[in-house]
Amino acid sequence: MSTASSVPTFGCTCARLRKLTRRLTRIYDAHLSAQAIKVTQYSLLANAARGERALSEFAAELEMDRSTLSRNLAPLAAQGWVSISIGADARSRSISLTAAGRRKLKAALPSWRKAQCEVESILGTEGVGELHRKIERALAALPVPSGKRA
Amino acid sequence: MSTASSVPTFGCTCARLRKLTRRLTRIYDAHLSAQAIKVTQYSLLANAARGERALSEFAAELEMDRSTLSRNLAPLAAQGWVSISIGADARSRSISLTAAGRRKLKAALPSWRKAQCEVESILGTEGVGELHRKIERALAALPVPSGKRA
DNA sequence: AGCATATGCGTGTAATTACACCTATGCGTG
DNA sequence: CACGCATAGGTGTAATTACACGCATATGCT
Repeated sequence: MSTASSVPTFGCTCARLRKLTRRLTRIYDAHLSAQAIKVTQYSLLANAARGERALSEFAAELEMDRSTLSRNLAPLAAQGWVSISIGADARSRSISLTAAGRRKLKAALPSWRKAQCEVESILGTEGVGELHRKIERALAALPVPSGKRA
Repeated sequence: MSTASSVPTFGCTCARLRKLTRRLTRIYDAHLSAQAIKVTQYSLLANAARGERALSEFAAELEMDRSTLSRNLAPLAAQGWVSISIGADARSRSISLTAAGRRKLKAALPSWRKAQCEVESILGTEGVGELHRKIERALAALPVPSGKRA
């Protein structure tokens, strides 16, 4: 039935998740340190590679605060990997991956691959698959940050 | 068979996990904002309530860098919720929850409970249970930060 | 006792994260 | 066209996170 009672059945889901995130992030970052970038940055590059978009759209897809994304993109822009230009609407910023960014992404792929494979080998392909399914299911059910802040 | 191949079967597990963490954290933080604290701080208080310990032990349990924990405890100490005293070994810091900290933890419990119940009601008790199992399994299998940095 | 090493923390630095608030720009209506 | 509101970002502030390095203390060996 999985009826929601007024008393929690489990410990803090958020705390457990954060702990796992810390561990995973350390693994990926360790591998990516060979390329002097972090998983978060690798993800940003990989996402930027999906096409030029306004900052807001980009942030919405990642479900990240615009200011967060703006700040996280800054070091990547400083390295010349992404370009932040003024869009048609003079208020908006258009984010795109530069040629150097594409090269960097390509160069970092093997390191990311190693990290991902390490995780898959430790947890097993099955284990990772189930974890992904749980994550996707949760993402599909949980309320999105609503896009707009009232 | 779940054999680990040299090519990843899935997308970036870390990125997906981080996204879910962002969403969950927002939900908990929204509820806990009534108490002017964040989930991370609530977790710290709850963990501190388990007994007085040296900073290192505390950090090891949370698998958090000592410097991270040190900095995260600072605002809690500033509020008088935790005490950071010098241990038997003059180099070590002994962390303990103060009486005010216990009161704060008690006062914040209902807010945390609401957040946890909201998550359980959205994902279903079953769903959260399965998610927890996957998380615990992953935590059990993945390498711990080794405690010591060589 | 004295010195080398090991251990426990703090600081510097930097990125990740988000909220509240401000600025600039765009748009619609009178 | 001008006023008012809505929208896109940026800034201030603050917490979370971790690594490298440095300082102080403890410990072990001679």
